[in-house]
Amino acid sequence: MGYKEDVNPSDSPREAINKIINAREAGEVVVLVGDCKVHYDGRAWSYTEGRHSVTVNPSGSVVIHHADSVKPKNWQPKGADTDVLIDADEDIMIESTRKNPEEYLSVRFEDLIKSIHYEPSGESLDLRGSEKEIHKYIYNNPEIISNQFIPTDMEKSIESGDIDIFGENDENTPVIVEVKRKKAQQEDVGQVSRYVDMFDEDVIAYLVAPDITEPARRVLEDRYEFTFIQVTPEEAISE
Amino acid sequence: MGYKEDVNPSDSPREAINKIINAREAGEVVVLVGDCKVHYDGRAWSYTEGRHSVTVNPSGSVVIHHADSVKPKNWQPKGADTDVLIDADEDIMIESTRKNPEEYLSVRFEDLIKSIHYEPSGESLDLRGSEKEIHKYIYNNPEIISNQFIPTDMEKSIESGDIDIFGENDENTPVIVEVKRKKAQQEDVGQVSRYVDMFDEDVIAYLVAPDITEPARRVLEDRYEFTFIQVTPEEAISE
DNA sequence: TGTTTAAGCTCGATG
DNA sequence: CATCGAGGTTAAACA
Repeated sequence: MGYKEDVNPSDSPREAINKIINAREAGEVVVLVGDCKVHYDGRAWSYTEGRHSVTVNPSGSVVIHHADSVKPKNWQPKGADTDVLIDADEDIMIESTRKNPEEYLSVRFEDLIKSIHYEPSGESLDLRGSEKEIHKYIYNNPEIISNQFIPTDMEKSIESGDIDIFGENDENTPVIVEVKRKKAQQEDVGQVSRYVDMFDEDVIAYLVAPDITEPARRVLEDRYEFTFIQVTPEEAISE
Repeated sequence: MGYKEDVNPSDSPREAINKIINAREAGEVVVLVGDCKVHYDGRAWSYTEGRHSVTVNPSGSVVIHHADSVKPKNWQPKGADTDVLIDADEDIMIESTRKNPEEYLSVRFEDLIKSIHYEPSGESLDLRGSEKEIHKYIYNNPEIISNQFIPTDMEKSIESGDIDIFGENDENTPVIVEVKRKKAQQEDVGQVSRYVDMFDEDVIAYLVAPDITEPARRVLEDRYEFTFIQVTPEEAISE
């Protein structure tokens, strides 16, 4: 097939680096598997030894995975300046730097077991169940909040952030509604309280979520006297 | 070498699935590359088509990457119930479910180009620059905050969270210090204000970080009258 | 097991 | 560019 030849365990380091460079020059993604030492220095610092899979993309991004973890152990985003090379000891190495923030990543393979090289390609994606869909649902069905609630703004911008849904009640008191698509936490109550603090007059505040944690509920009711309203994403999408 | 044979583009679907099952039974990590359709349903929902690399770990975790992105497009964490199989149309498929939350992931390969199979192994890791190291640094060097500051507690637990460093000044006024290892944002100012709200008496509050965003600084100084103090992780680690 | 919080969060939208 | 908020956040620490 049209793919550059992969590295196999019987390859010499020189053979391996030639195959990898060929693939990189052809614009292919290179996945290297083997035992390596990984250095990272930048916003934090780390050193790791062990068997990893290392993906080097044409854009310069690098992703290093160890078994089991969904998040990469180390990485470099696209736009990084990334080279695959062979050092004086004939070890395959990856060196990658980025700026803003300035960060450095290097991988030295003591034992490069195998590689895959392949052409990347585009994709099509569809994702549903976003928070914005819930906003629309509440805006169009304000009685979920209160029969007196008259919504006027979505994503209303104030100094300390965006109020998800803003409006007033039948006595012209401002009403703030903050929406979460998952269980509300203390942090979310804090966010509402920051919005409330921005007003000099009295406001009524609602926190809308599928559920609320017990400590969050306590702070919300006892300290701030906001109201929690249960709305699940499923209800909102079914509209 | 001792690794189960990889899939190559000339393999029939039957040959491919046999190689993959052999590797899985031997406890190896399987990395599949090809054109596939990915369905996900759970806390959210997504559908994706295109060329991806799909890693299936012995623990059941699955990680699906598309070129350039550091974050996986889809995934399943360890402990998921994951099978690699061949369907009636002789397409290689991955099916994976997890509970709590209940989530479903499937991958159907229209064109499985290649695979790598390899034995995972342990690793050793060292990471520095954590927030806790900065806490210790400030606790042991309180003059960074103020010459009047006398720290008494680290991670002092109050109703709405943990105060990073707590103490008092020379007039017995309580002092709260919140530490961030990166640029402080409005959210962080809000966190400090929540802590301050928990006290009935007057308190002095400090936000310690390497830097602060402009909106956060404005809210912090104008609205709350807290004090920002610049401390970088580098200073703290150098101790 | 559930909750809380940090993270090199990443990523996309927006001014 | 920086900032901000969402995320299937993930993952680890702790109750």
